[in-house]
Amino acid sequence: MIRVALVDDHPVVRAGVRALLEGQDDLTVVGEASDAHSAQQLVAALHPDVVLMDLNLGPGAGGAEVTARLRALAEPPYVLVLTTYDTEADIMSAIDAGASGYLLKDAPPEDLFRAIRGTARGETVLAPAVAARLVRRSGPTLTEREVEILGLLATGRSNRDLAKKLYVSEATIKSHLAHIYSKLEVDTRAAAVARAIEQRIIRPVS
Amino acid sequence: MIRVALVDDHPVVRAGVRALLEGQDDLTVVGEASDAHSAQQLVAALHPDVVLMDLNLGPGAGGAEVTARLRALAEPPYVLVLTTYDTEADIMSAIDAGASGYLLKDAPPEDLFRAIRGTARGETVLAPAVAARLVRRSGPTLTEREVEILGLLATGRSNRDLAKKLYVSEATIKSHLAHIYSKLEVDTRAAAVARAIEQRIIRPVS
DNA sequence: TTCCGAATCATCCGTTCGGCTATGGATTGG
DNA sequence: CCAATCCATAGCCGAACGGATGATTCGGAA
Repeated sequence: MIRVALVDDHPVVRAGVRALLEGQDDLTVVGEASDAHSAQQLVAALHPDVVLMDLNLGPGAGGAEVTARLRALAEPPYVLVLTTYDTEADIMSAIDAGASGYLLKDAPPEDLFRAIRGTARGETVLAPAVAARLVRRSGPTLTEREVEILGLLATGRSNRDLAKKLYVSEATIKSHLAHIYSKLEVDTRAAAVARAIEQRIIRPVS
Repeated sequence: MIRVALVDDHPVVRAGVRALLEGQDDLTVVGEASDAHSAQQLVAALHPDVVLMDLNLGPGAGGAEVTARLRALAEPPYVLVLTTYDTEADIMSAIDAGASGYLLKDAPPEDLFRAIRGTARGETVLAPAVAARLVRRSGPTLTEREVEILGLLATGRSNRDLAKKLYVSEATIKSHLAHIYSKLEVDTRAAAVARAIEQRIIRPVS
């Protein structure tokens, strides 16, 4: 019997996963949490085999940090990320925080079951859409600094503002922008922002 | 007994709502649909009292159109929109497509139950967050054209491109932009895009 | 150790943008 | 019918932007 814990701030989703898992006789939900803090208590108390983790836990700590902390426990559970909309950075940070898999919430139930069982066996499971995104990222890879600048770009700041904010000269900003443009194959800041959002490099909402 | 139909493309959400409603003895789920087409067949066949409608039905027809078509039936069901992320335009179009209410998916189950019961009685139910957004929209109201231009702005096009695309002169574009800037209280196109996305005037993903 | 990428800074130059001000036609609603 | 609103257009001007090019420093990989 695979013991599963749910961490998600949407009651509807929790109820849905629970209902779906109840139909599988080798899977059982041993507990639910809706925020970062109670998630840790839950796991420490119940030692589930697999934690289904949403990355958007509303305000407060993100799912990636929680994942890292859970994986740092004495008997760490496998963590399977189950989410909807996330940036590339989110995915990567979740994975190298120790997540064993990444599923999208619109996945059919069978995929979910398969993923949980695979995760419980220690396998790494990625949703096809996610895997594809990680693979096709073969081409342009933005540096950390460039992503940072993109994020600020999306707030509509001018080059001068960016320079002040990052304590560098305007020339440096323009240099970074030129690199960003060439990597994203655009030639204006607005287009860069749009591309970055579309490709999940940055998130739209602050 | 209030007969409810679910329209949502996420199996997890459907299962969740179904599980939650099963705990209420005056509510019953009579059917589910995951796309626009089957939603109409479902409603025509089962005549539910209330339809819980997601607005993001993946590719294809949006929930607003489906709502309009359901409301145009002989014995139209009440439609309660249950969704997560939507633009102002989405909300408005859903409402004047005949939706009786608008709930966010992270609402606690009790709110969901209350909303369904109220809707079944013909009441109009708005999530506090939604209502607030509609109310505080007292200040700047963008015209249709302005929203259209904002949408194109978010694709990173230049004024000249916009002019060509809309078959107007560049002067006209600049005029619209000036109006947009003043209404959104920004002074660059990138900032306008960011604001528009943040305020749910346009959606980030194409 | 050599080489490369990232980050920083710089200058020049043409293009675009944004602010300002103003006008006219069309539609809608008191 | 007249006011209001939306849409469209125009010119001017300074500021900001984007392209091209090149240089330096620093750290890690080969």
